[in-house]
Amino acid sequence: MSLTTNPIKILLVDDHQLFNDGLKSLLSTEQNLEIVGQVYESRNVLYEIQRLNPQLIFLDINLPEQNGIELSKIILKDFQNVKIIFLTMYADEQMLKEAKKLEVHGYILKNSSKKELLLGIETVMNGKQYFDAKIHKSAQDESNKDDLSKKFALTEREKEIIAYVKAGLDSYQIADKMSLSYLTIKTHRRNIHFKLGTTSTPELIRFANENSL
Amino acid sequence: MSLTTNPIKILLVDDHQLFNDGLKSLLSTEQNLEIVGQVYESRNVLYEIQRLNPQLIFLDINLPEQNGIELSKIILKDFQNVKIIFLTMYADEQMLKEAKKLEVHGYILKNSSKKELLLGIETVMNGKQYFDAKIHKSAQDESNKDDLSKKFALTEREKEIIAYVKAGLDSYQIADKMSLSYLTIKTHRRNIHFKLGTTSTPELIRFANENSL
DNA sequence: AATAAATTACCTCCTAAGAGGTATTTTGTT
DNA sequence: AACAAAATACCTCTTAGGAGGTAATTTATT
Repeated sequence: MSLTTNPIKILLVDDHQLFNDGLKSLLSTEQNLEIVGQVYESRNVLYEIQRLNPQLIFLDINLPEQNGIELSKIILKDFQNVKIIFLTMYADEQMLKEAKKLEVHGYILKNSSKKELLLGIETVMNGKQYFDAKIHKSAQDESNKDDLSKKFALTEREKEIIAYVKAGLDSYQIADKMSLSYLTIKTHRRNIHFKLGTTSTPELIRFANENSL
Repeated sequence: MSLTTNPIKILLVDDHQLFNDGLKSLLSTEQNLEIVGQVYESRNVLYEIQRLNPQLIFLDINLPEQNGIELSKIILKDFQNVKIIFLTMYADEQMLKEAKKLEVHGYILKNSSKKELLLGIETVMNGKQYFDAKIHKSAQDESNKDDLSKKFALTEREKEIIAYVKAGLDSYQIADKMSLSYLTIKTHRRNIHFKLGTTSTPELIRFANENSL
């Protein structure tokens, strides 16, 4: 059957040339796959999709300029018949959540085997979603992080605000960005301090950096 | 000549199986190289070196348990005839400095080409050190940082205070630590803001972090 | 010895942030 | 439908930080 069907046209997107080329080399022995192109810089992705018309894209998340998350939003919107599988080293919940929210077709970790990769391709090309089993495992590892998160029990909103605070914005600017009242931001900040046991913005920033919140 | 000499025996150490296998695949066409082994977990590295007796190790820095830096210390001590080339995504000065301090034989970025990799192998096997050209660029970025420091012309005292601010201390605490008047700290902070073009503590911290001040 | 640079220190004024309390609405879960 | 959790919003009060100006003392550097 695989002899009669056309090979699946795949585009590889990863800024690490050695990984990108190595992956191509690794997949080149597969008869039913064809690497139609390789992209090393995010700015070339959309153009190459249009030019090469791939059916499936392996997309790295951590790209220098425009990251994979941002890119996938555009691709999903503009090229609706193209499947996207994130191929990333990030095994953390945040990324996984993001990916699932985006309704991307797959999420595979770089510490996977070729076999798993092929399984992922097959699954996704059959119209299903594929999320790396190790991520579910690491979803348990997240219980570590969840321990932290649960301990401090930061809500989504609070995490968002912490990000803005780390970026150097004051409460007025944050309120503006989030289209909320300045007073609401103040309340959130107070709650954050309470949860984390911090008493000032510099302390909070330090804490957030040290615990990579 | 390469027909008469034995191929260089190489061990690949990287927890990302896809990268590791891809790299093997990529190098498998080279007649004068032989991938004698692949290690995915840092705890197996020393045993595999002993067992396989490689001449050259490609070592990832960012390994889960024991990282590449730690590992290389042991390897350099216990297997003095083995060459080590870091193969990493980190292009920052800190890592480079670390590597140079360790007197490791090479440092190549993952966003390199096969050609560069082969050049690195050749250079190192000829007894020289090889540091990725792209890192020298980032080494120039260091001079940017020096430029930055000069541009912003921060004095010793100012840098000290920035460190305390980053640590989350307020001006009173800093004054106490430095045995100075609170008012003096305020003056220094004002001067720092003036020099860096910042207007608030969070901004300052962000700036300092981004420019590793 | 003279000059520049760095460090120390104080004053006033204004505003953002922290501390404390309260309350409504929205969202999610059983 | 009922309840808990999260998000939104306001009030008052106090204090630390930022903006402006000024100046004495110490340390380099010529």
